[in-house]
Amino acid sequence: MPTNRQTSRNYWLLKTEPTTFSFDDLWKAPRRTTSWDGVRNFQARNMLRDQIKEGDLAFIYHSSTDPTGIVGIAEVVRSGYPDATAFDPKDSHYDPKSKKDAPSWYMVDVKAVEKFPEIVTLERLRGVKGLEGMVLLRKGSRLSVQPVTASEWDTIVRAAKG
DNA sequence: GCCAACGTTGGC
DNA sequence: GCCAACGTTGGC
Repeated sequence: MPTNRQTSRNYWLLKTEPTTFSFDDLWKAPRRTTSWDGVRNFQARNMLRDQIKEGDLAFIYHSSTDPTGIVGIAEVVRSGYPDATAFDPKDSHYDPKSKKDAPSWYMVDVKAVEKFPEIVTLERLRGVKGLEGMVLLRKGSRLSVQPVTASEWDTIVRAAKG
């Protein structure tokens, strides 16, 4: 019997540059879990703060590497809360405008769930039927946090395993 | 509120 | 390293 959380589960795509933080880094982290911090884009912030919930699943996408693509799946294990790196003057993501009583930026916690047998490259995704409307594939798409539809999710998981 | 200038992202 | 596309900033 599905719980409410399962029936309302949403899907996302989280971008990262593997030279900064890779899926393998996440896999090796304590409890395979880390905070997904440092996002400094308002649209992405709104999703982290308001929409991404514990129990949701996310593709982890490697950008600025060769090849680029989706490398695995993570589960959201904590919904949005203030991004601590914004408060730390020594952090590269420090933002003096973000106050603890009125945070500008948010993060979630994610846990590695599954690494794909091989990367599902951007080039390959462009050729998969059913993904024509995917945010990632739109021209000029730069969002580091993106919604993924249930249909897109299933299609990509099938492609990854097929 | 417009929009030019600037900085960043990210595929290639 | 190039550069198109996009987001943000700030002068007016």
